[in-house]
Amino acid sequence: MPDDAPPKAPSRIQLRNRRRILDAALDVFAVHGYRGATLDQIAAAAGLSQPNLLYYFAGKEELHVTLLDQLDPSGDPLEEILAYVQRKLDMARDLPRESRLFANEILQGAPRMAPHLEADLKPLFDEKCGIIQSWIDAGKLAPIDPRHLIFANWAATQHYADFGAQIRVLLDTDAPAPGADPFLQTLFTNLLKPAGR
Amino acid sequence: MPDDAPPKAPSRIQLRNRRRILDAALDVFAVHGYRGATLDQIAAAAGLSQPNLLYYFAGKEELHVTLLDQLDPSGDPLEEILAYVQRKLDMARDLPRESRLFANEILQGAPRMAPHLEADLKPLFDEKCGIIQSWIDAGKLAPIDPRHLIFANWAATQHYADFGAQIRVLLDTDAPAPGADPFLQTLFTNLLKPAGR
DNA sequence: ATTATCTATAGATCTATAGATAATGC
DNA sequence: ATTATCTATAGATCTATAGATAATGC
Repeated sequence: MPDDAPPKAPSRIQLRNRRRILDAALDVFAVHGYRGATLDQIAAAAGLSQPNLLYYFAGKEELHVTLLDQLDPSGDPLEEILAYVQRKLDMARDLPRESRLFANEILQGAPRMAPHLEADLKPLFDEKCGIIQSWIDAGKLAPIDPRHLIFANWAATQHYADFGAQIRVLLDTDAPAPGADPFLQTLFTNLLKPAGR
Repeated sequence: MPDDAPPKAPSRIQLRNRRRILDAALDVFAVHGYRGATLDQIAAAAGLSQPNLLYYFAGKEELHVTLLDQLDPSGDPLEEILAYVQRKLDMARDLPRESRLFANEILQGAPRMAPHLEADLKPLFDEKCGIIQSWIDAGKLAPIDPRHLIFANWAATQHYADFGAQIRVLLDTDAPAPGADPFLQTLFTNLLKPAGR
């Protein structure tokens, strides 16, 4: 049994093109998801023809798997991976599909909703910021950036909806992720205490 | 100028089928995104043939727009909409594409990563929970569920990466979302204080 | 009569392969 | 010689339309 085919080292071009392709694929998959991404898009972004791309990777599936494998949770920079998750709360628990639809839209850069956001959400956001700031000025609240407080609140709400799949694995349950209400109450209650006491 | 075509009330079948179709579309778009979803999938989920679906909606685009319009941020249950967002931090700020790729995978129910999560991430998660619990037992930390503390941390990290598009609109800036480090430091510092003081 | 559904299919797009041609490295 | 790229295209899938047929509501 000869150990035929000593695994030749990849050429410089191999290395460069594979890297370029993976980089382009990351761009495209990240925006459009697996099924929405096309090999043409990826090849163009990598500066190659589509058949030439397939000279380096056997197919779309292999490209995607290669990228996901690089996100190995047991990999070296642990925090790099542990940082990949989110939430759900009241409404998010009851409307997970709406939450995901929205998340998908935002992941794509909000191509259709940006005007909507600007026109409708922005004023509400600014108003809320003002209210929170007035609480801070009155000493009722620790002095933190109101904008990021709101983002943190939203994030907490969204997380459990969008990342239900991951949370169910981590909590060892088939049931929908339990509401995190008690936790979040504690979280924001603590946060609301002025720094002094 | 006769006001021709008095807008006849939609039939019972119209109402039922349009509702079914939108419900099915919500399912499919939420999982696969706009480009990844197919009219066949949606029609099948709605219990109709694909051409019949197109009898009720002019095309894929119209279906999607109809759903997004229902997410009107100026709509009635304000919280229902305000709850639709998330975050970014250190690594997420520097690796937004990886973050989105992961988010897309999780949004689809982690079809390829679930085993990975179970085998690699779960043990780390359990270990971290144990450490946090020991802090609580030692009175160094407010008594909150360690699992949800970790989720909140992850959510904070992820949010700014995945929802950059929305955050940029709300913060009125073209630059990438500014790191929320100062805010999150305050957040978790406050959280770490035992309830007593 | 009007509304709803079906069959059939055109045309576009997408993945993947075959086979020829060009570039590179001994 | 080996490696890399190109042209051409088969076959699958997907959106959308045309036109016939069936079901429904006066």
